[in-house]
Amino acid sequence: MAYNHQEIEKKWQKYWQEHKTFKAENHSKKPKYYVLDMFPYPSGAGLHVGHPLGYIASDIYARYKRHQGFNVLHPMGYDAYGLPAEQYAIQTGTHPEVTTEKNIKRYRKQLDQIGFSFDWDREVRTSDPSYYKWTQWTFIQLFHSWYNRRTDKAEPIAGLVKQFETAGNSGVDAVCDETPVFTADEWNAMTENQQQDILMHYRLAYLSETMVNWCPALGTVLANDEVKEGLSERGGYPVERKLMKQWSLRITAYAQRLLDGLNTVDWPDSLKEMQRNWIGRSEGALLRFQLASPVKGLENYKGIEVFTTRPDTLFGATFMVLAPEHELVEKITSPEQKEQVEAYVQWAKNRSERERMTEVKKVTGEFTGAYALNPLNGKKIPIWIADYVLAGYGTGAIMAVPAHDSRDFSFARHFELPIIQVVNKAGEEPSDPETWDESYDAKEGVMINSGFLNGMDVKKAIRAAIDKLEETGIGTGKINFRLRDAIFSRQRYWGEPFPVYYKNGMPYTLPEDELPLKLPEVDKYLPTETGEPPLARAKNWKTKEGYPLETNTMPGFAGSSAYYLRYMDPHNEREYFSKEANQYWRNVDLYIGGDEHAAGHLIYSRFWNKFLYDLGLACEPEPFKKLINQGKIQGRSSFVYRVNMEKYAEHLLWERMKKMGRANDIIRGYKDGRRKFDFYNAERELIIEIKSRDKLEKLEPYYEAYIRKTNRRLIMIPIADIIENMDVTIDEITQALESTKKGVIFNRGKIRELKPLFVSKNLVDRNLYSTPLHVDINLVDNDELDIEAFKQWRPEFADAEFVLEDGKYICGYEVEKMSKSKHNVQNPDDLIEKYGADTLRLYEMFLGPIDQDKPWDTKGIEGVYRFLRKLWRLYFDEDKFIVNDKKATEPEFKVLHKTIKKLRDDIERFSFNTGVSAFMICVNELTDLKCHKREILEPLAVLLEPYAPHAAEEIWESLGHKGGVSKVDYPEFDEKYLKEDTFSYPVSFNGKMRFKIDLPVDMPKNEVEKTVLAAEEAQRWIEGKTIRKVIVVPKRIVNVVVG
RNA sequence: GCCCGGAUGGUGGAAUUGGUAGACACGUUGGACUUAAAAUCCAAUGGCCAUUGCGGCCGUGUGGGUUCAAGUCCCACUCCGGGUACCA
Repeated sequence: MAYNHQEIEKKWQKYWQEHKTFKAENHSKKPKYYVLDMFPYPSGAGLHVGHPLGYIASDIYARYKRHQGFNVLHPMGYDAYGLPAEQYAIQTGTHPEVTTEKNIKRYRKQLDQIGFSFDWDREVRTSDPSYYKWTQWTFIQLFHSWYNRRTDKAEPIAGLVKQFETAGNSGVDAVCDETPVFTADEWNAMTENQQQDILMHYRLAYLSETMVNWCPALGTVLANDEVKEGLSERGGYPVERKLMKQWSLRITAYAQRLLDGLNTVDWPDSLKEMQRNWIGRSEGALLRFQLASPVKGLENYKGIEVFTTRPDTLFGATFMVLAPEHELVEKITSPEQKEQVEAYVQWAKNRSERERMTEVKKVTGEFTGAYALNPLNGKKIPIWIADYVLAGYGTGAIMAVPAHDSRDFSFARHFELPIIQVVNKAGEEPSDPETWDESYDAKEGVMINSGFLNGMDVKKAIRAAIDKLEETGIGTGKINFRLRDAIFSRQRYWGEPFPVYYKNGMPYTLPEDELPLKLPEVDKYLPTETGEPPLARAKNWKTKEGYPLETNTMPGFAGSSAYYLRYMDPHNEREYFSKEANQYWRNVDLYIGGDEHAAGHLIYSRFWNKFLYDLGLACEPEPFKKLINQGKIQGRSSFVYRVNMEKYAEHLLWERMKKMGRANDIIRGYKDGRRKFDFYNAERELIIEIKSRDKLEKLEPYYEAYIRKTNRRLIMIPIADIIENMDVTIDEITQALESTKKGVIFNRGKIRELKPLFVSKNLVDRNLYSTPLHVDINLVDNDELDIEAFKQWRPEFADAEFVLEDGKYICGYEVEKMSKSKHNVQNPDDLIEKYGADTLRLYEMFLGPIDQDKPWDTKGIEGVYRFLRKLWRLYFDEDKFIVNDKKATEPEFKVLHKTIKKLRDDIERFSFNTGVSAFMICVNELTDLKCHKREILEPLAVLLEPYAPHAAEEIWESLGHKGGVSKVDYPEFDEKYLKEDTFSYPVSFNGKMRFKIDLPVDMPKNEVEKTVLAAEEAQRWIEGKTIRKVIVVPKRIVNVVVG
């Protein structure tokens, strides 16, 4: 029986589906294990070989865990909302749901073909109303919650209202927007709208006027993580800052817990580091600078608030800088400076984010004419505005310490502001900052010029400065975060509608029993004429009572933030998920996905989970215990080299002339003023010009004129003549050189049209006259081009010609991103048909470590396919099953148990590539031993199942078992089969391995030393030298030091 | 600029705790089988030198160091990839 992968794989995929083999039970005495993949956005292009890489790894692990007796939850679903389907809807009018459904079908088919052990009964789709009901539900909970700093968790807003009613807000310590203090009486006297307005400052989901990333091309706002280098992540369109009323989530309330939680999870360090940077915690002080002279309208102003991480350098603060958007700018600007300041503010406002980013080095700013007082020494310092100070970070104002901050330094230099050194590098003399090339930013040194701080080191001085600030009431110690609240509105159609309506302009949430609020039909997927989001087009988009519903929709991360929880209990209609299900499954044990989600999905879902944790719904504070980033599979592009005919003709002619020995009297690339000619012979004053015939005919009159003027001679040669009739051309040129005929020589011979010409990669000087062109990788095998297929690929290449090397056309290659336009996309369907899913699974794992990026190269897949067939031949010959019940020998047991140990260790450390190698070694060795024994081959089938489940099932059935192999116990490793009596010691001299010697494993060190030194092979290394030292590491190595 | 990761044959990679560098594959070359092809099998395959045999020297991005012993540890640097970008 030959290995027929197509038949086998179909058979077992059907079996698994019919028997619901991989269904996970919510009630089980077995321990649980939750293996999750980041669910995909089903794009129209379908899967390419890069997508399943992580799925295969997680599937192997899930299957392995089942063999270990775990109840494994391994679900799959779809992140179904997304821009591509909506952009397609805008272009074609097709409802995004239709497109999405179609794409999901395709994905499902492709996924099924690979033989994943997903429990498809638990599939979720973010765009399914029964799913997004709970996304909306969570939003309602966020809306009705606030963050209590005292208890350090989210609490119901109703409790807050009660406090306001009885005691006002002075005793409340919340993460909230700036809110004036009010008493209970004042609260109770407020109108409902006023109260709602106040509450909005506290809600975890809140509506506010904020600076947002507005992307005009997409017609929507974007969250910070959706903007990369000033462009939208999807599509790469420009993004600008804009003040808009938007929903936000108060994720900043969780900043510290998000940071702390990172220490409790087993994630790649780089990913944790990325999140730490994104959260951006900095410790410092918040302090106030008083204005030097009173300003009208600011009589009660408490002073300009500033955040600094270096309160120790306060004595070195020689000026202040406000962000152009700072509210104070308008008020403090002196009449003399008004014009310049207003102009600067206007200029800064109109600058795009991108301009701002690319012009980082440019120093700009303007003096306001106002002064502040240094709170420690009372010195008067000028207040400037500049856009290097960001309105969105800290307080939007800084104290500038030019001596110790590089940005302040360059600003001070540019505007000639004073620089005072206050930190001195230990062991160095203080120097005049005027002589400095750069600031001294280091966080170490001794304080100078700093009053009471003098002599302290930086660390101590920071503490002392904060203490002083707190003592005098000037400021307080403060921790600041870079993390911003997440903007949660999108002006798009294809997303979850907000369960929100407006009464008197104030937002209220729908009652929970009216969920889900379904996405309405619209006539077009575009904004309205007045610029409102697409949902404003929906008819009757209002509540039963007639209140208008919110027209924004939620962003992509809304639906993906807690899908792992819904998988635990996906069909629950009464609640998000049952307490029992959550108590059992708890959180994800292994999560596999790409690291592009570091600052987006993986932060949002941690936040979302923590909120549900505060609510008492989720029982674990972190959603993903262990996380692995699978590397990207890059494309391997193939290139053909298309000849540039003119360059090629020049090249050919020149080569020929060199051969004829004319390289000395003919100049190539001759220049006469601004004119350029291909070749020139000075002695005979002959110019040689090569061009296409068309061009030559057009240029003829100009050349005539030029020749007449300069009294030179010129021969014009059509490209085709050179390429197709070199000898004749050479004769012509020779004649022309010898003759004295004046004027232009142009022989209008019979000329064929030139066909596209391609040169093979390794031909000499190829790069001088050809340009690389991406060619479809399916037309290339082992870098050799299938010329006939290539001719049919594109009509314009139908009669192309080729310059070969060794009778072949060899293509070049390069590793780059897999994309349609580069013709390097490898789709798994073709490979599965040819080699089977088991081969694909093995090969993807065999490529290299799971977490590394690696190029896709189909070449190696043959080797893995060969391995599977070789394995098959241990069980079957041409026509029958050949496994026998003979007793296995010791060497056979040794092979098996070595493999069990290796595979188990490799799988535990997620080293799947070496696992595949272990199988190959095992099969090679068993083949050499001609082993067809059940005692060996039965356990081997179980070992194989996680990697190549179809083949394993078929083998298992042939071995006479019923009911499938997927839950059979993993083979036990037994040390006794690996015991060796002797060890083959590598013996090195001065660290270089010279020979090996077999010695008993239990031989004592001194015996080993004696035996080795006495060995025959040792003599030539010892001879004439002194033995200085002998190192014996039992069962490892012997090293003899001679000299 | 700052932070993180990486660099090993022609290619993908292995070497898990400092202990035989190049496992396992691909590719290449030669051979067997075959009318032929496919499939399969065998042999060689880091570089250089010597090949009559033994063999020898060099070699994990570069330069230095620690050690009996370094791909692995330390210092300095080069190049490549990713993140971030005036975050006070």
